[in-house]
Amino acid sequence: MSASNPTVADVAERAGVSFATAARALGGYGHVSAKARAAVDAAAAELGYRRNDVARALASGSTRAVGLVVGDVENPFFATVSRGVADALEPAGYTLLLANSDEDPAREARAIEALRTQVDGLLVAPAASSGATRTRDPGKPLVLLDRTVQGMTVDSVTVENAAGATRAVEHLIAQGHRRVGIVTSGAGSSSTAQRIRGYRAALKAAGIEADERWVALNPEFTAAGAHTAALSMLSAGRRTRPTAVFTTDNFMTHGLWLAARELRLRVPQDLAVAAFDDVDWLTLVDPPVTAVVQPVMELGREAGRLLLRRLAEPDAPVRKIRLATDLVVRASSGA
Amino acid sequence: MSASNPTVADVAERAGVSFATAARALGGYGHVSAKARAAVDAAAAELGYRRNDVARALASGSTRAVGLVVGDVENPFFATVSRGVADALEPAGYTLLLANSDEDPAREARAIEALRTQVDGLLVAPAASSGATRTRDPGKPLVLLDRTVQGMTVDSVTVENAAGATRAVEHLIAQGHRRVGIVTSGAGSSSTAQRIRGYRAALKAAGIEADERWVALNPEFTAAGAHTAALSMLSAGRRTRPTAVFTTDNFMTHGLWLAARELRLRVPQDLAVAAFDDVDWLTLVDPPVTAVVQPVMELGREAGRLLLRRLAEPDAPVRKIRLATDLVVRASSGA
DNA sequence: CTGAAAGCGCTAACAG
DNA sequence: CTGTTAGCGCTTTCAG
Repeated sequence: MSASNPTVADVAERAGVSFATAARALGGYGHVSAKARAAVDAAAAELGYRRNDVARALASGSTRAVGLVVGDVENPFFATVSRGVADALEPAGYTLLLANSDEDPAREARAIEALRTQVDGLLVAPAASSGATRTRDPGKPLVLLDRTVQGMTVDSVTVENAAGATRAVEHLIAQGHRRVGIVTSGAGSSSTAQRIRGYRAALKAAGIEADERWVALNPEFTAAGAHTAALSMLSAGRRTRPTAVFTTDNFMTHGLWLAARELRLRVPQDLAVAAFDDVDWLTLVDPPVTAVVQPVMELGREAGRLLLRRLAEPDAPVRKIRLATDLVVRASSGA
Repeated sequence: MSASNPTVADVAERAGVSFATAARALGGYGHVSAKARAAVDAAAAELGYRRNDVARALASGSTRAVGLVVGDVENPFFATVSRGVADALEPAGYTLLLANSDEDPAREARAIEALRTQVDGLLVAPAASSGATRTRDPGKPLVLLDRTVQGMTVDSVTVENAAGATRAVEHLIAQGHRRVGIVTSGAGSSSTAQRIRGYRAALKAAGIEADERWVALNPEFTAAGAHTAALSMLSAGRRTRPTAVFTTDNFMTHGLWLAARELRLRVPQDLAVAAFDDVDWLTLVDPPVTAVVQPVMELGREAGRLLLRRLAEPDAPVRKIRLATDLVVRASSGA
């Protein structure tokens, strides 16, 4: 840390060229003769010049950074999504700013507010799909990720939640189950709401009347909450409790697994299981768990690409991409 | 989007005060009379003024953001660390910029270079502990996280890797095992190197001569690589292959688990297992896995706090915090 | 307590 | 191809 960092002016002086020429060579824009460029490069190297991105952002109006607001990076789903987003953005020279909303609309709003001027665009997985606190327009290009918001017509990338859920539940029904339960978080997010809808649709299509005692609802996205809710649902009498269960995300699956073990229910004999969202451990446990797999990495990449395109063409028509899911049948569902 | 965002000048005009007064009220610094403040606040609200953080950063020399460079956010360890860092920084008004190095020193260098001017300080989990490509000084406050770098005297937060590893291996030996193997990634990172050292120390203390056939080394931090390496190590004859294995991180544990199942080795009867780094699924599999648990969230929080302190007192003495680990014995080790 | 004015380091016209 | 010169929107002296 000798004197503070050299600036374009310092480099220009040392290279014996004008400020503008040095700026152009350093910034990589406009025309510069090979000779001048060489002189500038040499001077920059000697001085250890490193561009100040903050100044560049202020002058150019572009920060070359994008913000990502997720519910919780600790959720393996969002961890993989972030990775996908980073993969799409990095080659284009963008930096990723990350924030957690903790699935709380108020925190989400604060995160967006804090990021908005520091980025060229935002990617957000909205915590709530409707209501007074729903995601506000940050006044910059915005891409909704994994979930949508009622009444917002913006670019989005989601998966076929309802169809995936329906398929999983149909599969359970096809194994002979009638009392098919569900372990789910609150329906605040659009994706969870759709998965619940898909579950109900499958029951209805099979002529099964839904029973509220088959739904284990826990307000949060936590395994602990799911554990408790599942425990109470499965503690009902042998004759009434579900013989098969569908879970709406990996935390719910975790909680259910804990509950089933605690109650000494054998899977799939006493309880068949099918989960939404495939995570590593589903193939590590015994028996391995049947799951609706989502193209998670691709979801992140696609969202990143969508934002990149929007940044390039602000007036392009709104695109809503929906990715297909797949059902991977494993032993837990008894097939 | 009507006209572009209102600036301090717009607010000042509307409020009928000078530019400087409006700037002070809006920026929250200097003295402003209650009356002037009220006028400014009202004008700001009417106009929908939102501060431009980029301009503020350029003028003030502080971005109120910090960068975090991790090996891979998809690693649950780093996901939790990020969460801890965010928890420590957010209350102080800092934003988190995240980058993955993919455990590659060259990418790490690029990430640091890309972030350096956009942040007030950096937190990095260095990919390499030594060598030509080792972490360079970004010229800003830097805190090393989880791992250290030879010859760099900077703030750092790590865990007791060697001691934790030794304790796990001693535990395995105490169950009567002599041929204790290890599944590990390359020793590029200081933490892995220390865990390997801890393993060797335990063998030595027990008077066991280390055998290279007991080490399954895979270059990368991936479960797939660990799987292959573990498979080959465990495929040796009954008489020579390890009867117990220690894994150096959660990806290694994952790979080993896959290999053991594939070879139909019963745990702990045919193979006792003790892992470094406790992750969710270790208690979901059968049998649950004995593990060295690290205070991961605390590691992130502590690192965040350390950076905050350094930012406040640039000349404070260098602090190296080392957090204790704990061994949680479960069924996989046969105790 | 308030006002005027000088930058922060860079990009981007605009002339030459 | 090169140089000059305004700003970007804010913080921060320095006077008043």
